[in-house]
Amino acid sequence: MTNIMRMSKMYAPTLKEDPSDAELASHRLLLRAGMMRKNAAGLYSFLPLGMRVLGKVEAIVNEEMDNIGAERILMPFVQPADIWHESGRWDDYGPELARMTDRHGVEYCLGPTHEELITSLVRNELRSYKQLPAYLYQTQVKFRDEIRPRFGLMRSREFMMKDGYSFHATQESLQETYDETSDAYARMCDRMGLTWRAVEADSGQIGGKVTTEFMALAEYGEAELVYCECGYAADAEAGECIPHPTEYARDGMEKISTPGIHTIEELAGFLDIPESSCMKALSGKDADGKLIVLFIPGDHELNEIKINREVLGFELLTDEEMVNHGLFKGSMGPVGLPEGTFVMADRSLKDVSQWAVGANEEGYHYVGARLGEDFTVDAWADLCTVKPGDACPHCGKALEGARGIEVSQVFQLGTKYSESMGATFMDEDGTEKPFIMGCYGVGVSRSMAAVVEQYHDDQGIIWPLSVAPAHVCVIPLTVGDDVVAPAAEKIASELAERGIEVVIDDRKERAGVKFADADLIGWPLQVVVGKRGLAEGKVEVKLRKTGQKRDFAVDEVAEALDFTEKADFKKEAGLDVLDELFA
RNA sequence: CGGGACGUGGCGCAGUUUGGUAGCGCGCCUGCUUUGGGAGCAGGAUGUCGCAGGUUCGAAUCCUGUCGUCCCGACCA
Repeated sequence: MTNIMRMSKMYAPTLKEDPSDAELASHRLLLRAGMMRKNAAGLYSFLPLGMRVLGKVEAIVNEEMDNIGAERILMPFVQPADIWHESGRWDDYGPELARMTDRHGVEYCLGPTHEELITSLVRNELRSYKQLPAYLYQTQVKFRDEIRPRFGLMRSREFMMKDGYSFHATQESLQETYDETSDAYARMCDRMGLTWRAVEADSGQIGGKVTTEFMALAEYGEAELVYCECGYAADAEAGECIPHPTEYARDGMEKISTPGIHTIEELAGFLDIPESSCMKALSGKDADGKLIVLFIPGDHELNEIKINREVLGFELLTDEEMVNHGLFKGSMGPVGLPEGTFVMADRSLKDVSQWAVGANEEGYHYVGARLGEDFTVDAWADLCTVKPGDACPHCGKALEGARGIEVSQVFQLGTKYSESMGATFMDEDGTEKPFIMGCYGVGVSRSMAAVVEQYHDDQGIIWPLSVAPAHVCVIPLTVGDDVVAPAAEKIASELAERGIEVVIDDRKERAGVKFADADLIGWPLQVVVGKRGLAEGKVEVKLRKTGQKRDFAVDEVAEALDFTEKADFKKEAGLDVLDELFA
């Protein structure tokens, strides 16, 4: 059991210089530390060190899944096209779904997710409510042909994902599993040491209504989120938006000349009023081509997801289409629109009785246009993308903004797949019903990148103990001698015997090289064994997290560093267990 | 898909404007010296300059095409 890793034997090619095509810390450092290599855009190999970390993350995920009663399986990466036709996603998923044809001309796709596969797997043999709920999961490679892969593991085309699927007879049962899984996901984040938020989200291409995303907070995260001190948090793309439009009150509607004014910014500057007092107009059409004009507060943006929820098949008009409808780009308003135009506005504007808007005439705007008198609105809806400063939907306080990395997500799918794919069971009352399903994903390789984003400094990575490729690196400053090398070996063995994961840097390298690599790779602890210290019976221990150093007696160092009794990696990331040693 | 940039030994780059047949740093190999924060000296190996055409006496350099990679954007009036 006393397995000691040896740097002299390890394939861990570190780089002294930053790779030219990496920008984010996680991307740069995982490459530099010899943990992974790029093979093509969005495709990476995991080298031994990276594989160890990935294995740690996966083990945490598997443990938490097993603990809530999910059972591990493995489904094929390549999936038959027919089941995707059944669900309708062969056409709906778009070019992200990589398709292929075998030698017989039969079509397949590379699995981007496995709702269809699991549903087809289970539908013939899960037949009775007595067998429910059922909960299966797997961890495997997924492929999504991203428009633009970037940031290393953060948005790669091939990636490691844990995907779980549950089948239920009742909504209550689904809710129970959904809640248990959410708790498990929270524990996973905690055990990896991540600072995270659970946020309200959109279900995107997976489908379903109820969904929560788990976001690791990160300055360079791809997702924007808003949160409140009351505990509310939401993905900015999906969160409820309550803007604060301000009124620019006039005595009545007045047409003013606004030469060359087209944008909200220009209009607000021209009138010397805030952007939130101007109404932004957007023209679009529904699936039948019917003209729809939208109004939103000038300081907000239209949310594509929300408008598509309100108006099926909504598309903004092209410049040409606008001209054909007699509309003026940059001067649109609710007064004097073409006959039959459907007018929709953000519900926050309901309380604004006078609007500053375009006059549907090049170079003119209206101020003080009166809602209900000068114009009417046909429908009100939540149309905007939420942003910091908007009101919290729970408590009304101003929302804070942050960026994050979506590491996992839980969905209540309902019967979307079971219905379209005919996956039913016999219920207690003797009738056939479609399964009520949930699905739950964890970005395993992305989580690894998220940890690096949160734990690094100028020198390299700083792994939390729970996911570190090894806990301690023993660094003999000389090798092949009679004093330092044996002493280092002995310490390494003593640590390993205590159940601590040890790597020994037994390469014939100079001290500086070993120190630099140890910092770069990010072992939580370094034990430096040199003849200078040994002469006094001491070795130096460095805590990577803080850079603190402390001398320990050679005979006592293994016992002193033994955190195995203190740290419980079933619950925590082991971030603080060693602090007292260096206090 | 639109815009921008870049492809030169294993890695990071210069050379391209003004064509003359390739250079620097790191790494690698050999030897000696060194050895507590990326060593020094000496010697050495490694490149059809992404690929394919073209112009020219002559192309890394100019032209055309093509492939790859990175960055920004993709309907925010």
